[in-house]
Formats: sequence, C-alpha cells, structure tokens
Amino acid sequence: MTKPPDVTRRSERSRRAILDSALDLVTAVGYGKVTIEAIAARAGVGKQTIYRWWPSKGAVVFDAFLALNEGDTGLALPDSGDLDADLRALLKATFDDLVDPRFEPTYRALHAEIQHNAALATDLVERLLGPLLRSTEDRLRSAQRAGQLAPDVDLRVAVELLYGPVFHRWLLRTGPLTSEYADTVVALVLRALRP
Amino acid sequence: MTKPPDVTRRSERSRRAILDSALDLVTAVGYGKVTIEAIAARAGVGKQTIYRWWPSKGAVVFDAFLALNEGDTGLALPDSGDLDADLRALLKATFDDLVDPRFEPTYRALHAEIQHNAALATDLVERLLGPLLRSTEDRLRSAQRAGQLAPDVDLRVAVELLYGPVFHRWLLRTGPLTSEYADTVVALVLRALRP
Amino acid sequence: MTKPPDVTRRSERSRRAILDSALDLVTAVGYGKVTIEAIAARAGVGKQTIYRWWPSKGAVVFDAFLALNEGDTGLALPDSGDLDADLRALLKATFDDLVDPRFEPTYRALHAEIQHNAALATDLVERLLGPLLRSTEDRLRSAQRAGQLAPDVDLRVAVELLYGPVFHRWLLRTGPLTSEYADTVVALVLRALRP
Amino acid sequence: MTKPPDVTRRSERSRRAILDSALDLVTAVGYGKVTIEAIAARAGVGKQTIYRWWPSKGAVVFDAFLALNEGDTGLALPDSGDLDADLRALLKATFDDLVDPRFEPTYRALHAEIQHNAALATDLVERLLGPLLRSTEDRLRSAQRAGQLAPDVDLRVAVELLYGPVFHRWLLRTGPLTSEYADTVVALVLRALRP
DNA sequence: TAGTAACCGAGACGGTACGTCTCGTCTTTAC
DNA sequence: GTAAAGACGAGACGTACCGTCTCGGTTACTA
Repeated sequence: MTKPPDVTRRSERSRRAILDSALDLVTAVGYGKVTIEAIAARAGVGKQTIYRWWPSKGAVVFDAFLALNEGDTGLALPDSGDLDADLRALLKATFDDLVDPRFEPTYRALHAEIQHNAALATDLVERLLGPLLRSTEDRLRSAQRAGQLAPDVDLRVAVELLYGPVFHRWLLRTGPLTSEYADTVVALVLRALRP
Repeated sequence: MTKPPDVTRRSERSRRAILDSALDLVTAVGYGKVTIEAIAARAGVGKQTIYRWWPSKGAVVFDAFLALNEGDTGLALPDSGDLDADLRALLKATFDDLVDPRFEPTYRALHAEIQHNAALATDLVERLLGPLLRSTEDRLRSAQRAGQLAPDVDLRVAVELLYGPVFHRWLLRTGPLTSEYADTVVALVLRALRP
Repeated sequence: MTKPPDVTRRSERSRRAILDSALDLVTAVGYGKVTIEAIAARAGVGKQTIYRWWPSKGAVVFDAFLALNEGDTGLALPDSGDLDADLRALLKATFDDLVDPRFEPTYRALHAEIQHNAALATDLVERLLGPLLRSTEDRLRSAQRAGQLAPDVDLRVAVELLYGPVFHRWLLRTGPLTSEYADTVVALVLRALRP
Repeated sequence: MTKPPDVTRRSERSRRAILDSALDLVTAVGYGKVTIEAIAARAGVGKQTIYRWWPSKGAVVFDAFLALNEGDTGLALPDSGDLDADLRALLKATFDDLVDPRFEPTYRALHAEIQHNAALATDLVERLLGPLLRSTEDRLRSAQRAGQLAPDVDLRVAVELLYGPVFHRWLLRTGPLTSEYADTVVALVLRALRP
C-alpha cells in the first residue's frame, strides 16, 4: 500500500510557487494549454512535488483560483431593505465575474472539468460558488421573514430560479449577459416569489 | 489555398462506420478516453478519413449523437390545453434524457467541450437543444395568445426561467432532478408569468 | 489476371510532363524528399498514370535522368595515340560529371537506390555507366593490340582498376577527386598493365 | 534553446535493448522495412528514447552494427612476410564480410544511407572500414620499408587501388567476388607498386 | 457513324510510419 | 533525507505518402 505524503513536512514555499505559476500560466496561455510540466518548470519545482499533493491539473488550477479569492472577507451581504435592488446587484456582480476576461476562460475550464470530475464539482460549488449562493439565500430569508416573500417558498429553489437563467445563458452562450437581462430576471422571479 | 474535400465522393459506408464507432466507444469508455485513433481503428477506416471530414473529436461525437436522434420526427408539441401539465411534461422529458445513463456521460462531455469550442456550442444549442427550446417557446406563445400569460412577457426569457434551474442543478450537481422539482419549478414560473 | 496497359495509347504529353517534373523536383528538393504524389501534382497528372507505367520512384527518376542524357551522341572515343593522356581525360571527364552540383545529388540517390533494387542496378550500369566503361575498354584493347599493354591482362579487370579507386573515393567520400589524383591513379595502373 | 539530454543519466539497459532490437529486426525483415516504431516496440522502449539519442534510423542501425564488432580486438595485422599472400587474405576477408548473407543487406543499406548523410559516411568510413584500411596501409608500409614497394608510392592511394575494384564490383554488381578475382587484383596492384 | 474499350485527371480510400507532445512514474544527483 | 532535475515507457496527436480503387471525361479504334 502506498503511504500518503506527510503533510507536516510540506514545503509552503513550493506550494505557493506552484499555485502562483498555475495562475500565471492559465491567464497567459489558457487553461487547455497549461501542462503540469510547465507549471513545475515555472515554479522551479519537481513534477513529483505536484503529483504528490494534487490529483490533477484541474485540482491545482482550482486551488490556485481559490487562493486568489481567499483574501476576500466574503461577500458583504447586501441588505439595503430594497429586495429588488439587492438581487439585481447580486446578479450583476455575478456576471461581472463571469465575463471578466481575466477569469472567464478559467471559469469555463473549471466548469468543463467538473463535468467529468465529481469531486472537483463538489469543491467548486461549495467553496467558489457557495458564498454567493448562501448569501443570496440569506437575503431571501430575511425578506421572507419580513413578509415580502410567500412563506412556503423553498429558498434553495428560489436561488436556482435566480441564478439558473444566468448560468444557462453563460454556459450555453444563448445570449448576452446585460443589465437589462438582470432586471428582467429579477422582476419575473420576484413575481413568482411574492405572497 | 487548401481545397475542401469533394463531398460528392464521400463514402457513406465510412461515415456511418465512424459515427457508430464513436458512439459505441463513448458509451463504453467515456468521452475523455475516446481517441480518434480508436474510432478509426474500430470503424476500419484510416485516420485521415476522419480528419478529412471533421475538425475535432468533439465534432465527431456530436455528429454521432445527432445521427442518433435524427430518426426522431421532432418533439410532438404537447398542447393538451393544460399549460401546467404540458410544461411539467416537457421538463420531465428533458431530465429523463439528461440522466439517462446511456446519454448522460456524453451530454456532460459535450457540455464540457463547448466551454472551449464556440462553434460546437452553436451547433449543440441549435441542433440538439433547439427543437426542445423552440417547441417550449411555441407552447408558451399559444398560452400567451389565449391570455393565460401576461402579454408583455419576453418568451425567450421565460424559457430560460424554466430550463435554467434544471440545467443549473444538472451541470453543477447541486441537487437531484426529481419529479417534485419539476412541479415546484413550473409552479413558480407560472406564478411569474401569469397576467 | 491483370492486363498490361496498352502502350500504343500512352500519352506522350503525360510521359514528358512526368519526367520533367521528376527532374525539376529532384534538383529542387533532393531525391529523398521527392514523392510520387508531388511528381503527379506538378505534372498535372493522376497518380495512377505514374503507377501504370513505372514500378517505383527510382525508376521514374532514372528514366528522367536517361532522357536528359539521351541527346548525347555517346562518348567520343578518345584515341590520340597517347594512352596515358587518353585515360587521364576519361577519368577527369568521369568525375567532372560526378561532382557536377546539378547531378551529384541524383547520382548519389541512384547509387543509394540500386543497393536495394537490383533491376535498377542493371539498368544503371548498362545504360548510364555502360557507354563510358565500354569505350574505356575499347581504348585499352587498342593499346593492347599495339603492344602497349601486357597481352594477358583481363581488360574488364583493368577497367575496374581504373574506375574502382575513383568510385571508392566518391562513394565513401574518403578524399577529393582532383586532377592530381587522376594522374596518380593512371600512372600506377599503367605500371600494372604494361608488358 | 533546446537543452541536450544529460548523457550521465542515460539508461544503459534501454540503450542495449534498442541496439539489440535494431539488429534483430534488420536481419529479420531487412533494413528498408525496419521502422523506429518497430525498434521501440520490440525493445520495450518509448519512441522518444530513441529520438533522444539518435538522429535517424541509419544512425541506430549503424551503432548496432558497431556494437556487434566492438568485441573484436581489431584486425590481427597479417604479416607473414609474404606480402602477396597477406594482401590476398585481406581482400578475401573483406568480401567474405561483404557477401555474408547475414550482413550484406545491412552493409548495402548503410552504403545507401551514407549517400545522403555525410555525417554517417564519416562515421562509417572511420569506425567500420577504418580498422581494415589502416591495417592494410600498415602492412604496405612495412613492405615499403623492407624495399618490396617503390619508396615514392602514396600508400593511401595504394590502399584505394586494392579496395576500389572490390567495392566497385560489389556496389555496382558488375561481377562476382571470387577468389580468382582477389588474386588477379592483388597481382596487378603489386606490379604497380613494386620498385 | 455508333459503340466501346482504354487511357486520362482527379482524388477518396485503408493504411503505415513519421516526429512531436504530454502524461504519470522512476531514477539519479545535489544540497 | 528531501526534493530538483530529468530520463523513462507509453501512446495519442495531426501530417505525409503510400499504392489501390472508383469516378466521369475524353480519345481512338472497331462494327
């Protein structure tokens, strides 16, 4: 049986160098053209050191992406009292991220990756998307408590009703992600959710 | 300038063999492990014959998938008069397809592929998803004319409101695609669309 | 049983175009890089037209070479009475041909080819080298009759004694083919052959 | 700039396997039909391992051939005192090698190869033929010192006078390499070289 | 003069091998 | 004693040609 590496001995310097190189390369040449060899070379690290700690290229890049956002103190939960405005802001913030040319290729690559890598999917949904979805749900809950939403609405479904159309457009490229689109979606969804 | 191959001389026998082999292999070993070499070998065909007519593995597999559905006479547009029931039927038919173990891996693979292949994305949306989305839109239009939906609703957005949550769940694996889920989504969406 | 092509119907225009193209290509890119496809394309000819009339690339190129020399009325047999001078002239004429930059690569290619193509070897020795070797032998015979050479010398061996060292140098690149070299070889050989 | 491979890390086991396989294949199917793919497969080696260390098929086969003869302690310089007999022995030993059915096809292939590969030509002449030519020259030098040869004869030319006719016959297939032929050539050459 | 046999240009076909690339593992060197 | 450096076995990539096999379309003999 193969022994797992001793995590206490892990070189923090190498870890950082690998994540930084992964990110640099992914933005420079695109996810598809990044290779583990290239990451190792740029990080000044043996390939084995990558294979020892990550199971796949996707996992390295994903970790690199997470590390990028890890400074964020989490989404400032917007609660201006105006539910409509708050939701529109959340949606717009979401697709500002999705179409940011610095991130879009990698977001797409990660979404491609999770189609045949369920473990990565869980991680991505939990740790990258999670904060967004959770704070949206929180906002809806506070509205529900305030009697602005029907009391029997399943909030997890409500969140999907908001983000589903956005991701649908973005993943299938069936249309542009404009401000008006956010307005339209939010307006319709609120009609669905109100008491 | 490179000359395109003379399509009139194309061997139908080889075309069929290639598509069949592609499909067999994709279901047998999964899209990611299928190679053009293997498709050619199994089809009893030179690799060049594949490269002559398709630009990528994704294109071959996609064509194979299309050919599979090509016998379908198109969706029987369901119009029982009961809008609610019709939409639930459409949604359930959709995820019956999505979770069919014979097709799911390949659907996922195609969705992964289109993230870095825009041409394929257009094709997929147009030719595989298109019929479904169009007939859904047609059904909504007939309901709108009958005064069951608000007259100012943008039907393309309405369609996304229906399918978005479904694809969101399926692509991000955030929850199961159950019958109840379809009911919930349709109920909410109809509340949004009613006059 | 496969029928041989009907030589009477052969297209002279195609034959010429093929030989010309073969020669052009061989001097342009070198024998090794010439392909039958390229010859056919440049000649504006179907590949089958080449395969119908020649068994191999070597055969085409050889024919092209022969056609080039076919205008030559044959070697003017040098018989000035001065055997020494005549032989030196023959040797020098030989390596003028061998090192002519227009022909050397193809001569070398043909010599390479005959190492695994005995039929071509016979043709080459008979039709390209033959005239030279025969006229040299003739010159030696006349000298032998005149008593300048030992009467028991086998003239075929004598010819090889003259040309062998030259080809040895040329084929194995063991040294330069200079005028002095011809002088030295002829002088030594004549010492061997004199009565 | 591409870095050359680190020769100190080279796998001796792979090197041997490649050379052995090359030799086996060349004798089994003939040089022309040997491919690098086949050598790699038979050696249980990745193709890259061949491409890393050799520039061409010819180079591999040549190395394989050299390795074969590498146990030889070099030609036992024959110096029986009888120059005539010694030279005849050398010539006969030479064409015993040339016409040995195990080696002839490969010798021919190598001679073909060097026609368009000057680097290989140098290697072949230096390392395969070299020992033979040098020991022949040594034998002639000792004879010259003993006054059996004219003191002004250029011994390199003398060596070519001996081997040139032999290679001429062999390469151009203009006649058989018999014992009598060796006798005749040696006799004539000695007449040329004697004081 | 109609029919027909053959060559012709063109080029698709099943194949083989090329030389390059990347993978994930194994081995050696140096700190 | 750990990791960098990097050679290794494996095998897919896309390309180039191979030699064979239709295709229609001209010729040029035969009935």
